[in-house]
Amino acid sequence: MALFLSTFINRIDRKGRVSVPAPFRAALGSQSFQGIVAFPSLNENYDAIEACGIDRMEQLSASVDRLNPFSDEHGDFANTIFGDSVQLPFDGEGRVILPRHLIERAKIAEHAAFVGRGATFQIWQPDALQAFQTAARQRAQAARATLSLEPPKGAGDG
Amino acid sequence: MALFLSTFINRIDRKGRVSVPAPFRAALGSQSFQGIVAFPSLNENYDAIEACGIDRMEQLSASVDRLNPFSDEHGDFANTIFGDSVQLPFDGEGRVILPRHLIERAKIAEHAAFVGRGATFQIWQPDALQAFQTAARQRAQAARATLSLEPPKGAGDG
DNA sequence: TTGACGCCCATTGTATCCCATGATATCCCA
DNA sequence: TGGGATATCATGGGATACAATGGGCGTCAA
Repeated sequence: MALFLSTFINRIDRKGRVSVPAPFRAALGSQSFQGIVAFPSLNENYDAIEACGIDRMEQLSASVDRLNPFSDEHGDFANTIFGDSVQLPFDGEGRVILPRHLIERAKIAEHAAFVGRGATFQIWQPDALQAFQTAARQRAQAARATLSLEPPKGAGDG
Repeated sequence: MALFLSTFINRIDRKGRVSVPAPFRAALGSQSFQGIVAFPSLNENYDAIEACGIDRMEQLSASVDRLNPFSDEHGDFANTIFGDSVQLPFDGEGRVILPRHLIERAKIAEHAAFVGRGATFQIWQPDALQAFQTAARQRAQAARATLSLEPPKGAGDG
């Protein structure tokens, strides 16, 4: 599974292209689809773009498929997750074109900030990201005492 | 298995032809039948057209077959799903002709919206789709906390 | 005969490919 | 360990291919 770490700020050129950070491309490895999948965040507190590789979407599809395919629950999730997502292929230089509706929703202009989140990553308007990170850090500090990390699994599984 | 992502709005010409989005055609790959299968949605809350590749119908057939072949349930599913579905072959440019009864049921006029739903996709009248997507997104957000999607399997599969 | 459908070709806008450049980071060797 | 050579990365722009769309025409069937 891919592991996305760190934050990168890249420029969007006038054709709408942005370089996906090289470490992120490396993390995606040689998946069936060479590119990323992007969709608006389900979190109502901010308007970032969520992104991951195609293999994650395939897992998600398999999971959703296990619900009754004709149920409302299935429908809502299928439409929201898959209908609002886009496949963005890499060009030869590892760039993608972010579609207009995602750009506008995230209020992105000249620069885009790529934030690693482990198995996925997000794309933000850089100032909005900084503000969010500051607030998130404060909340994390306040909650520090109450947090408990999951104990490590048996040493074998890697 | 095919993976249908994103939403595309295409025009219906006066011969009744619509382009199936190129990514969807790619997702269908080289199946035994070059085209799509369409049938009216079973959901009573809206009037979209459900669609998929022929292999999905074969899978569905196998699923339905596992029900008692002489039960009412089997009969109802078989009649509804398979009886009301149509095979729509691609023309040389990847277009299909949506039959009149499906068009009318979905209230489609000039434009048709193709929404990916993972293993399947739907065809909507664009405004109706937008309204539904907004509502579905709100329901999905509300259910987000309570929903337990299958967590991704370990690193082994990929 | 007439309408519908399949097959073919033309057009247009967009995005993809390909090459070039500068800056930074990495490597190699003394 | 320091400094120059080299590779990698982000970025920019022109040429090209492809997707969506529109229309013509022949064939088949009612």
